[in-house]
Amino acid sequence: MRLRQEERNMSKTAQKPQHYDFKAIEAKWQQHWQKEKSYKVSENAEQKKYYLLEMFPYPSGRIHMGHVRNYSIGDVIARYKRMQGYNVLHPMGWDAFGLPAENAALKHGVHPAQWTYENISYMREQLKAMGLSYDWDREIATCHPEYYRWEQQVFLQLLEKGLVYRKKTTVNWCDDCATVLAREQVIDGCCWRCDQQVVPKNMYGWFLKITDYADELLEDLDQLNGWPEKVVTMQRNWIGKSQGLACDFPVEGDKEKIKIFTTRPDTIYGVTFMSLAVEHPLVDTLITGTEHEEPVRDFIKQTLLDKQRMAMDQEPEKHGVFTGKYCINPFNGDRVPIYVANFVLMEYGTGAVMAVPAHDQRDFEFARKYDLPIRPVVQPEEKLEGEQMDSAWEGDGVLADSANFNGLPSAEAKKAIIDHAEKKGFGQRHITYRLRDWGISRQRYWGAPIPVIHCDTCGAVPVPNEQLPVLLPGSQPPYGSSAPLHQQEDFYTVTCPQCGQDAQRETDTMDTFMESSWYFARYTSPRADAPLEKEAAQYWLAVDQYIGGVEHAILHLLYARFFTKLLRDLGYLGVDEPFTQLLTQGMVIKDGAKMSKSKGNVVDPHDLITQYGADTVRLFSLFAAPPERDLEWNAQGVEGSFRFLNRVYRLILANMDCFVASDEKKNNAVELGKLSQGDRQLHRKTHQTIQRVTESIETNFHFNTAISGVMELVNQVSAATGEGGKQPLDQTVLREALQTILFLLFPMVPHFCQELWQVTGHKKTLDHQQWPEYDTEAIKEDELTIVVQINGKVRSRLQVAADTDEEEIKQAALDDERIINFVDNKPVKKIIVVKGKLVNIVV
RNA sequence: GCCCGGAUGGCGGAACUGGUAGACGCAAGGGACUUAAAAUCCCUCGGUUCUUGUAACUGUGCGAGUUCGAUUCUCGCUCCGGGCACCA
Repeated sequence: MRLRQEERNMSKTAQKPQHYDFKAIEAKWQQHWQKEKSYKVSENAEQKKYYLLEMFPYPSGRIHMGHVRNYSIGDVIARYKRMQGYNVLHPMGWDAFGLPAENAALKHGVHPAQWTYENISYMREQLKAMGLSYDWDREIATCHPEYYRWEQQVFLQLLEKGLVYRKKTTVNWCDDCATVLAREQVIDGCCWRCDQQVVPKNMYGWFLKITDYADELLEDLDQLNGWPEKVVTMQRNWIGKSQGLACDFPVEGDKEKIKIFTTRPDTIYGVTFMSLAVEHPLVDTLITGTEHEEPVRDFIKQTLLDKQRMAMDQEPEKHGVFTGKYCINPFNGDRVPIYVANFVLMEYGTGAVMAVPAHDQRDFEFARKYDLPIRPVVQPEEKLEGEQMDSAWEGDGVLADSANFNGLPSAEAKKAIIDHAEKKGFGQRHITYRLRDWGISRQRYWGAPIPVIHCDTCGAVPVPNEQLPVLLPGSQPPYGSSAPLHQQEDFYTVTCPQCGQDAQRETDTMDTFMESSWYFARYTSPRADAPLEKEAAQYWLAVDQYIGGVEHAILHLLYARFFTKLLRDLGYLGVDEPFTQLLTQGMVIKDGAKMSKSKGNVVDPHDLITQYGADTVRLFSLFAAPPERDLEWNAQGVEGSFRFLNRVYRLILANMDCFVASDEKKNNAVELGKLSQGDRQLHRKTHQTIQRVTESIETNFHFNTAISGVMELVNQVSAATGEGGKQPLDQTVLREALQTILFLLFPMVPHFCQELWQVTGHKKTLDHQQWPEYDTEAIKEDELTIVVQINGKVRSRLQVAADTDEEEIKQAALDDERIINFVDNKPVKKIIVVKGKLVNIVV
């Protein structure tokens, strides 16, 4: 392989170039686009807008294949929509806060800012080298004070509205990153970033009340028809709404009550014990000073240890211990023994579960283990007997042994039982979510400072607006400037804005997901002297098409939806949902595995662009697979795409005459009736290709089939103009075909097509051309192939004129020599004729 | 365990609403051009069988079913990928 390349390079210098000069062409047009600011846009009420956005990158140093794919897909859509006359907003920027910058600072002694901005400059050039049609005037970097100061302002507004609060809780702590993680950032018990095991830790932190929006976030999922079902489902499950009964079980001989939540109030007469989480606050008072104290404490200690040690993917065996106390089932007055159990979660519901072993599998296992009664109260068709059951019945049924509720079906019983509890005052209708409030405090340096000052007398005081932004220290990199903020005395030593006494600045920074939660809105007015300019936001939002990896299905996309609603309620924007249409693209893989340094299978886009040019790389990444699927990188396939472009290049140059010979204005003034057979065929293929490409893009962005369509057209033009010596083609038809090829390919390989467009004598750029439309008359075939089947098997094919009627086709099929042979005088039972397609003869 | 996807030639992938399976590309083989190579162009290319044909049979993960006809619809499996997971 290597040898072959060297050989080619040698011969290249010796003889005339064997490929088009992509280097010169791409540089030329990139400069042109930059100089002309070809893709700069502004609000224009006259024109329909289209906001296209790809997820912005983290400036890690260089772009990778995932970026190439993501941005190639986006650019095709942007350019396509532009040709259709839309005012297209297509911005780019940098998700620039984050841990790698801090690590680099420690390792190389550069300030994170310097490291980040250098990476940005380099990667910006790489993106430009791909010929992506961004409005670079709108570029933003989230680490820039002009970005994060507005985030700080929004934070303070949310604080004022009571949507931000501080609390001490058990947080997920990653030792390696030395920071707190949100629940969503913990994957299988490990840090999403470094894979280190997460440990619980008690500390203060700032939280955003996303749970206040849980219902809306859930309900508005129904609006998201343009999102993959999969992502919607993932979000729905993540929010995890359940409805049921919240109910108090008084502790026997005590004034304490145990609060429980259940989605199955219909089973409440089947309660035979109560399970508490080991962390439940009541446990202490229940056991202190009793004979059960010691065993229970031992159990709790052991369970907490196990929890930490246990691999998260394994379900530990159910254990528990009796507390010696009883509570009372308020419905029937039963004495219910209280246990502490290892499978009850403090984080969900109330940390206490009414146990109904007959109708809950976990309770069932627990009951069998500790010999507790099993009392079925919801009877399916086949009657259950407690002693004989070998698993819980979790389905619906009819109530039994449930006092006044006997005979009611589950669904009705649920309502009736809740009503009863509400009337009697020991319980009420209740909704619980799996979703937790979003902890946004990070103990990091390279993030947006949380704009709060802690004062001994005034408490947590917001930084006054006129003092924003709270800047990160060390815009020049002095020694040690990359240390977290709590190690930087001159940063945190301040006076209280309210009372003027000595106070301390908050040293936590915000989770970087904060920045990516609203950047799409900031793009609409990136230099505004406010978080957003309302008119601009009004005009451009929502994002019409958003493109990115499915790995952000929960984290980023949920937070962005949440922020949209926050900004709406603060009066900045007028939409409920940020992204109308979502495309989640697959990964780029090599040899069946994700590209990674450790696997040594990384392909660097930079090398490829140097070797083949950006257009080839773009073309291949669009051609090799439909966008939503994983893309297997194949070096030989890239070669194939390169060959194709060269073929088109030669084809156009070889047929330059038709551009001169035919009048541009008369372009499509082709009279179908007057065309020769060959001209008619090419004309038809041209229009069929327009239809195919347009529909591929419109329905599902399947550029792979769009490209193969154009390839077919190229093949047909080659065959018609080649040395095969076909009759000379009508110059207008030929010109139309070649022009169509350039139009259809332009969004995918823009430099290439633009160059040829100019070479063939056009002054206006392709950016300003209309996307072609197909002529419904021209695409009609005048001859069709009809398949003739006998008992569903293809036995012959007929060529017939398109307007042949069914009777004639049927007769022709029966008269066909091969068919006569096959039918062999057997009685014909039935003949099915499908118009324009086939005849099936059943014998 | 539960919920989503997916499985088609040597490979990436096509196939509208149930109607010609394998478009397009890659790889492979053969040929033309060339002193030679590169580049380019042409031909062949799912499998099996033979009587080498406009041939027969077979073939879309496996097994049933519906239908004149199933890659496509239904049911039951297998494998692969992704998500969630003691959620009361």
